[in-house]
Amino acid sequence: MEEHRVASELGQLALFQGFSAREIEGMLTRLRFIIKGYKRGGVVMSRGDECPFLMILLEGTLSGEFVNEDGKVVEVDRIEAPGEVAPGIIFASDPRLPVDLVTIEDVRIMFVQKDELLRLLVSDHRLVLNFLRIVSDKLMKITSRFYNVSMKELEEKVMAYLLEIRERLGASKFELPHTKEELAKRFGVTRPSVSRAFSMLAKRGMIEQRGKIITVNYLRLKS
Amino acid sequence: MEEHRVASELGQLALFQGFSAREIEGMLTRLRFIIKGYKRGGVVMSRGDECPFLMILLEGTLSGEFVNEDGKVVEVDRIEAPGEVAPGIIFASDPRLPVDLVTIEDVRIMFVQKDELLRLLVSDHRLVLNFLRIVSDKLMKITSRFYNVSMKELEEKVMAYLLEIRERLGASKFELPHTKEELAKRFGVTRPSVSRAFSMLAKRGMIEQRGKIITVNYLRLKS
DNA sequence: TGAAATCTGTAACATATGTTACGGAGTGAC
DNA sequence: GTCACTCCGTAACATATGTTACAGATTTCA
Repeated sequence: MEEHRVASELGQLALFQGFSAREIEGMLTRLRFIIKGYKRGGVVMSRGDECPFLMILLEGTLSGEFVNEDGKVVEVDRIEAPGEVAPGIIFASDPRLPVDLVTIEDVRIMFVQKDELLRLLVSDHRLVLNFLRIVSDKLMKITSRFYNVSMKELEEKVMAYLLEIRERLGASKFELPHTKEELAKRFGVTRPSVSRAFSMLAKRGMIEQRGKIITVNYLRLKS
Repeated sequence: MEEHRVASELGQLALFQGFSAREIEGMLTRLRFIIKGYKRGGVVMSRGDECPFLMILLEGTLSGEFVNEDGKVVEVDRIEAPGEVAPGIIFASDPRLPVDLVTIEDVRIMFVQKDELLRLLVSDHRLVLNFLRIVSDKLMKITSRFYNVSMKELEEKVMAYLLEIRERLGASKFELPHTKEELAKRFGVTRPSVSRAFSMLAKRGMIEQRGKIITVNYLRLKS
């Protein structure tokens, strides 16, 4: 049963937080949706596209990116399955995608039309509040990205990034989980600039580089 | 009657779109809130402050700003009365203000605690949907600001700004509604850089400056 | 009107990042 | 092994913006 498999993938979804597997399966049975797959390295939708539906990422990783005519790229958001994609668009007054949606890995995406979603949401107050929280959290996350991209110097961004990894792994020595090219995208700068930033940090003794292996010496950022 | 006066100020509020003045007044009678005033040029709340309430701007103008230790400033959002302030925070998982809230003019702000707001929202489905739309629109607006701040060169920002004014006023010759200092904030650059950008645009014939009077010659931006 | 406060244009210089180019290192396919 | 491909470090130079400073213009208000 397709619903059954999808239901098990959706247990972790923020939208269904507080619901039992049985409840989720029941809701999915009554919900109309379609599922599409996309290969890695492609564009699912582009900035400006109408988006009168909710997308739920079932599998894989998506990136929401700004791209301009000069080829400059800034990664605004990264979504890993399972997760709601662009939840803030469907109920906006002008529901157009504000970013390009790019596949980082092969993905499967579930599409739910707005009226279907609405029918689902009003059927249970908890769903509306969950959805409200999802949109709110997305707003907070984007605002935080905005701060990091626009208020920090490149070396600060790199350092903050490295400290976050150290925090998550609980180790000061680790392998870089992204290539420098990916980092350039994330920070909205060019690849040589990222290299330079790493070199400068190393020269000042705040980190050590040996290939992809990084050792973080610095203790804490001022902010 | 205080409710009466407040109700008339709130008729234009997006939260109450679709409601009659009588309905709004009825809801306010049952709603607990307080109202505070702040003088122009001060800080209402700072980035990081807990914010377990909704603020409704009754009068005046607020600016939501990023400010860092070096004194760099970027205006993220500007709210004019009547309007909801920071609607995306109250239902977020970590409800802290992501910006400094600065008064541009004297303001009056209405504070509604989260549980009160919740009580109000669940009393009428239209209110929840309105609120969902408000948060979604805010997300779209902030994302758009993000794009403008991070993806455009300064001269493009200035030109886009001037074209928007021309569009709104329907006239190619107009008085600048902001000082260059305000524009510097909005664009996240320094004041001399804004001056320079205007000079460059003038030198290239795209605009003419005579004091605060600007004439826009350029027809359209590439994007 | 005059004085104070604010805003503005500009210049000289400093700095951060972009651009381009190149050779080398790693990695997987065959 | 070697070929193709991707990733990386680095250098020389270009460009955009920041910094500081100052004098002139404009606005506000007494």
